[in-house]
Amino acid sequence: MDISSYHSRLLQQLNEQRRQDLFCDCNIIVEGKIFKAHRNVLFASSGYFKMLLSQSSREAVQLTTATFEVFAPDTFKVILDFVYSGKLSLTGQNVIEVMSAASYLQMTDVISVCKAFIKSSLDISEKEKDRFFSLSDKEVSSNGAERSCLYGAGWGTESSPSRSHLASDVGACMVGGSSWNDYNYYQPTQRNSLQQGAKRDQGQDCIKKRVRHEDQSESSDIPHYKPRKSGDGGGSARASEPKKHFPQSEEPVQLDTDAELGQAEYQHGLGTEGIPRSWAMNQQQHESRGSVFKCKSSTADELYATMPTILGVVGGWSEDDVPRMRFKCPFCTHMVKRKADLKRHLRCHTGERPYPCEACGKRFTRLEHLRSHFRTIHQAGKPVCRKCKRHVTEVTGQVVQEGTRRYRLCNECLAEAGVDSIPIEEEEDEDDGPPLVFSPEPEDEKDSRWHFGDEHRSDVEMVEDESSDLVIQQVDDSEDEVEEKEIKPTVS
DNA sequence: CTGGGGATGGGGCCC
DNA sequence: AGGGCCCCATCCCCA
Repeated sequence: MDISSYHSRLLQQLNEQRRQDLFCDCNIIVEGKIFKAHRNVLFASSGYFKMLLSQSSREAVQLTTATFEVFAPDTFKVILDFVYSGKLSLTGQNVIEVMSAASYLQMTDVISVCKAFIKSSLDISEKEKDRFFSLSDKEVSSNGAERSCLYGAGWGTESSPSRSHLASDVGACMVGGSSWNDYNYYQPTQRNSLQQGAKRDQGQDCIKKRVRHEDQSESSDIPHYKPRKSGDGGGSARASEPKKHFPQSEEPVQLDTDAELGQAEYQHGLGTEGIPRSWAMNQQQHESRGSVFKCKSSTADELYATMPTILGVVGGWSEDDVPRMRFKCPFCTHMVKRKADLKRHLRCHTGERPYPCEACGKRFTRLEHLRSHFRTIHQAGKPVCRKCKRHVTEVTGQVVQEGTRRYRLCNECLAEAGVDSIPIEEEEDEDDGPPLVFSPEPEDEKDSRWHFGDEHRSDVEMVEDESSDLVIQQVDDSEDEVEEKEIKPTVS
């Protein structure tokens, strides 16, 4: 026997319990304001809380507290009211922030409603646009259903979207949605193994960290939000995270929702939900379905350029009543204060490494890392003996070259190594040694060439050890300074 | 096996 | 907004 009003009455009861603080076992502190709720309800409503509480539930039955600084209390109140009533109080003023918060909390239902709200607000212009672009849409879309998911989701029960409605929405958007799910699903290691020709690329810390996270269950799972010394401002980003950490959203999370599509959305919802379909479709154009990590075909610049403004989320209010904007990464939970930092951060998701070291082939995400690498590896930039760690100068030590690697050894260590007997003779250096000077540029841009030192011929004296590829060089330290200048990129 | 140190990558933030 | 610096976490190699 099915009593249709049972569910709503049950929810009413729970809401009443919440209002009366009955059986509330979870405190949510939003910028100092405390909201009481039931873990069960939060768990069932939000992918975020699901992950959060999955971890804490093993620990104890005591009160759970989560703290947020990334959205305002009023915003959370709207969401919490929705959780307990199915009714979302949206206004033109709060819809953006509610949607951002919902994205953070991985609440697909709320996001869907927000999208519809925004859509309805723009309905007139949308209709105009639809009419205008109808022809090209047909050309782009593989089928009509896909197109309808972009603009055509109906909202019969706008104030109380049901799960079935959500499912239909998601289902209609399956193409775009699955694209994003795939996008986020593949483990970064996969995409990197595909992108990088190198057998083992050391430069995937971001990826390695995430893989590592899967094996870690403690609260320090998120190294990105590392503690900073007080006063440097670094703590603010950490404050934006709840005090109870949870696995990064990129990791597959076991959920038990009954709707597979809904599950997919929840699993990776944090990265997908704040993204308008149009953006998702934009990404899809770069991607083909398959086992290749989709992100690899897009650069951080492209992603950044197409990034919707919704990614700017309010992180509370400053003392001057000015909203503090933060920018949430669409692929993980990371939030940054500056868009430029987000752009930089995106590279760790795209796997893009635009700065190759042409001496050894290693690639870097940042020019500064390439420079650092070049200085330490290929320029013997550190004036310390590699063996005894003592400070060396051009007088007290020499630069030793081993393949493409250069390092310094003091005269004593050189003698110990038995290479002091090697006659040091002047050599022309046009036919030997790795390049010392280069102008690294992102690939696919204009001339990216290392200069093999015609005009920058170094006053290096090289002696090859015939027993190995060891080469001893007497390097004038001032040369490094010259190289420092040359190392400056010509990247526009 | 383990600890130390180098190399690397990522975030915050200043210029 | 980009470049660059600083700091820190992590990984890896080696003694």
